[in-house]
Amino acid sequence: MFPTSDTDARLVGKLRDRRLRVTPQRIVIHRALCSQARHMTAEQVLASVSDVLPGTSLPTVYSTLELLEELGLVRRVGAGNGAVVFDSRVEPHAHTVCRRCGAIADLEGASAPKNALSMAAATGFAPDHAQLVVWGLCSACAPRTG
Amino acid sequence: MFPTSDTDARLVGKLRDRRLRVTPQRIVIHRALCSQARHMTAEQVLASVSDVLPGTSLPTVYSTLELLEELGLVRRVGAGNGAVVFDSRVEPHAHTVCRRCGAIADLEGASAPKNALSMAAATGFAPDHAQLVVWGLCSACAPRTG
DNA sequence: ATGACTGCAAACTCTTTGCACAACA
DNA sequence: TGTTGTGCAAAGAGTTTGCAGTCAT
Repeated sequence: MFPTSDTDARLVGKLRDRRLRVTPQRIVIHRALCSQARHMTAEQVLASVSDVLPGTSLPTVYSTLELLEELGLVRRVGAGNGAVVFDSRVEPHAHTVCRRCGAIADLEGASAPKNALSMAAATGFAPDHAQLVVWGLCSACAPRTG
Repeated sequence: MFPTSDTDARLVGKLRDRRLRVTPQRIVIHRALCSQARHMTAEQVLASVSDVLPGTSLPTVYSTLELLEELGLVRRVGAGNGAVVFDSRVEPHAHTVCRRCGAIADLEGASAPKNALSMAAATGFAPDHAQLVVWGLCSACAPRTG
């Protein structure tokens, strides 16, 4: 399989560096995360991948997501309510999570996460990532609630 | 059972306001969260409570924690790795989470979470809580890793 | 050719649910 | 005394593990 985009090339490069195999599943799962609306659950990744690669299994999705996280191509985001999604935007940033519909969106302009890294470092902690989550009601859900 | 401290009085007051019953389990679980090292898992709460009230069950712990959260006396904190802890400090604040030992600590001085609330509000989102998590290695674990 | 990766099925953990007994108000 | 809350046991969801066959290198 040839890389058909920068996205693929980045993954293939990282896999080759580590002497790991370039499999269709890895390519397709990575594409799904980069091209679709990000913030996908494992189930959503499977559904998206299954269109292209029927027969792909959930354990493979999980193990591939874990691998992609190790390669620094994906981040695991805990929404706090137990829901876990995977995000191909890897730099520290902020999310809003709707308590009613569960929607997860990026919150732009919050410099907080990056600042927090240096604050944490000042306490003797060795930070490698930070994430800010804001809970509440999204603009679609807020009007219909008391 | 009489309130023996401000902590108890606050819980009892909130329960009475809602016409809910004041039970030993609720008192003891609330005390555990307020007096012990905070950031306890449900299992840790049960262990702590069992010393005082043997026979207390895990389902009761969960349902009580859910109630305390509704009453605004406790916050559920998702560490992102799947671990969930409960925190009796309820205002928005930041945590550090050690990837090696799992230790969770407060990160003081990060004004980020509060700022994020107003940023989110500006986008049409109706925020009610924010939480910042910094992952990395704590000062105890950092030295022994490459 | 050979060793890593995938798919299937089952196990595992954590949390929630249903029902009968106990206890708060 | 009448409900509400608790405890027990079992169910449920999501994720992980083990093993045999397949496929990338």
